[in-house]
Amino acid sequence: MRLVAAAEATVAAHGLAEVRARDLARAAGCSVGAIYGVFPTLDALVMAVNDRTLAALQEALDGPGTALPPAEELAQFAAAYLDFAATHRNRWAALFEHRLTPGQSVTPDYAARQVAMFARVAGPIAALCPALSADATALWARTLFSAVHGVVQLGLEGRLEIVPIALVKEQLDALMTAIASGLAAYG
Amino acid sequence: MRLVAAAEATVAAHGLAEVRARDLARAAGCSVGAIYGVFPTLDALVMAVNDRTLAALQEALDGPGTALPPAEELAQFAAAYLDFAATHRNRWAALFEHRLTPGQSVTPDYAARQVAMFARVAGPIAALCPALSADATALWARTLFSAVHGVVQLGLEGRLEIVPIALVKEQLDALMTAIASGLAAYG
DNA sequence: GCTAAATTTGAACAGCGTTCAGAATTGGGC
DNA sequence: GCCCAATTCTGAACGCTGTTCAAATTTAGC
Repeated sequence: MRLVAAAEATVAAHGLAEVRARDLARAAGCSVGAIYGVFPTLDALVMAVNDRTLAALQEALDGPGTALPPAEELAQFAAAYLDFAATHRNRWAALFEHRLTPGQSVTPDYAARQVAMFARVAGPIAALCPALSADATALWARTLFSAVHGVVQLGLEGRLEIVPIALVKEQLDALMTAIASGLAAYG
Repeated sequence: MRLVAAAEATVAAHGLAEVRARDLARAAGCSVGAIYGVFPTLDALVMAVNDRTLAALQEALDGPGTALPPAEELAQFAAAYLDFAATHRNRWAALFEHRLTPGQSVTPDYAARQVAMFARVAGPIAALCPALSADATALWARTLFSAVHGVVQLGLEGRLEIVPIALVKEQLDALMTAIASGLAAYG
């Protein structure tokens, strides 16, 4: 799909806000109207781009293998998330900048990948705290993922000063260590 | 400033995306051009709205007094943040939906309030872990704030299923407990 | 080779933020 | 009270956006 590739390239190079129908048509070598023969709306095209980004993110997070102490696995996970966000900043940012219209929801692919990413951190959590029920473990997985996301987001987008990436990594390591310690103490 | 009030009302009622120059002018009883005699751009008006929202958020977070065990104070802080975000969802969301143009930065007021909010959580952190240096405490404050923000954001905006607010509160309580426990263990 | 169906086109439309020549208002000197 | 300069306000107009759709073009079947 040349359109998705062109949109992805624009997002990567200049951010989501620079994606324009006429520019996309020119880059993909078709007319503006042709876009709407493939996607019902530009938002749908952006969602396709975001699907690909989420797939790449999932792959990047699956990379650091298991066979590590659970606490270190969590730290690796957080580091991998930070690294992906920093390396593909515009594409990563597009995942959250893009507000979907109130009517419709996210693609099934997107939802499945998000669930899989939550599950990715459930393993180490269960290892750290076997006393947790499956539901509680899943909830913790979501919590940990969200916390990591929050630290990376506020760290990278830095509404006031820019936080150096190395410092964000330190924050994440400290956070993962503290959570792992707290979880281990709990059960 | 009737314009800011009108914009704030629109944000609160329908979200940031529904803020329009012509509608604002009608609501404020002036012409569209008059807006640009007060603000250089609509973005600047939105920033004024966000300044007010951040002030309200700061006030809401300062509410729960001290004189609590540090771990509970952190939990209260997180609960207050969640409550504010849930109660003033659109205004709170506008704080993060609004991307400032690459050229300019945030208002001094905004920056000062954000720093003050970080400092707000530094107290309990220092109490939990006196071994930390001032810099490390400040960094932890930012980390904790960011983590809470992440949990609230992914919990409330719920790109897939909607997480009940009570569940988000549970997540935050567990997270604050774990972090407090981990911090206390550290020093 | 012809025709009907499917596809592609890009000018046109509605709505957006922003501008700016002109209308309206203000204010001070007499 | 009157006049003119200075200021303020106005809203039609501009350039941009996503989206549409009648017409042109291409495809496919016989």
